[in-house]
Amino acid sequence: MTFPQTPSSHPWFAAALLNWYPRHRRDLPWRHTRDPYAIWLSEVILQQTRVKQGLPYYLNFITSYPTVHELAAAPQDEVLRHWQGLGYYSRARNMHHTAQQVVQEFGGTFPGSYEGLLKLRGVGQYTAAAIASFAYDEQVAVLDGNVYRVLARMFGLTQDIAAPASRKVFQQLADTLIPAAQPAEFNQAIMEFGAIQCTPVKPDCLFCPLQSQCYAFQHGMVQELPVKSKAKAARTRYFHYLVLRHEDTLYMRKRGPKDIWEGLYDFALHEAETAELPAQQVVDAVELLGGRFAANQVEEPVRSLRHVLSHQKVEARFHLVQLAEPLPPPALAKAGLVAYRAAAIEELPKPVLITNYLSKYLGVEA
DNA sequence: AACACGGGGCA
DNA sequence: TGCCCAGTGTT
Repeated sequence: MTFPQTPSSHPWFAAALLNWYPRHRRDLPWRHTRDPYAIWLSEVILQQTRVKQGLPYYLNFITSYPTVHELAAAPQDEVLRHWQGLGYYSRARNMHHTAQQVVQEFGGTFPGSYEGLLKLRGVGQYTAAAIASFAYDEQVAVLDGNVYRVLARMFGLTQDIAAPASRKVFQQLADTLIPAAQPAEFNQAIMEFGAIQCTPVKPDCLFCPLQSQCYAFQHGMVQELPVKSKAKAARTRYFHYLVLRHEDTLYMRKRGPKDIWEGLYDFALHEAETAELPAQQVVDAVELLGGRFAANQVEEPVRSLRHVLSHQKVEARFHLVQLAEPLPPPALAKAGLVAYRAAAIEELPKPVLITNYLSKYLGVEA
């Protein structure tokens, strides 16, 4: 295989993109502002997230928290609740932390440069470059999945984009391509080009203005580029939820660190090696919590839901138990459980798995 | 360098 | 149903 030489500069590339962009760009709300807060908000939401999915979340956040001050002052549960369903919840926790830092340390003003932005929690190289260019016109090239794909195809780069070591090759190329005159427009353009024209699957090469310059198209390698190693297979986990109900209340628990869904609420959980759990174990667990059954047994049928994440498959069973009386407070405290009425449960931030169970089987919405 | 961390779009 | 997407922080 032949490799193209690493270019020192390709002025035609920026020129072509900057010609394409204004005629194809989507009208998105964060493209009407230079406010670093709004841009930061949109970029954090858009990390690992498609515009169509992130847009309603952005509108909700910017309305609920018009400035960094409102976001900083909000309770964490409320922020996570707004984030519910968007996934990668560390983004929301880090965003909240950063809002408080910006208010407390910088008086509500975001750092004014790429290097300063990079120090914020949840702001890495991509997001710092995006904010610095969009808000401050700093000449720093963004490198996101779209940029990787566009550059790999256009310039025939065969490095594995999943390998961290490949980053510098792409970054160096992007750095040579970004024009001093319009860095923000260029960054927007190359990402939008990747999202609309040079898409991951079935790129629109037929009507591509860069077709004649594209290494992949000219060499019949569009399907092969970018090169990307496969992620390892997801493991399966078996969750046995103890859904303890007393009249109108359910007992729920805020999830802790070092696992999925940190900061979100679910039920008392026993993780097992198998999908099945002997009914007696459920009874034992209830009695260990000092619970007294109202009905004589776990409600049948035991409901099951499957939930797929990037690196895990969760097979969850929900063992619903009606209690004759509230659980004793000491046992509650020890198990980290808190009683919530249905109306309060709706307001808690919850994983989609739990939301699905509540709405499907207990008639609790949201 | 490898891994963990969600959820939705699409064929 | 199975494949695709790909920033940041932690280990």
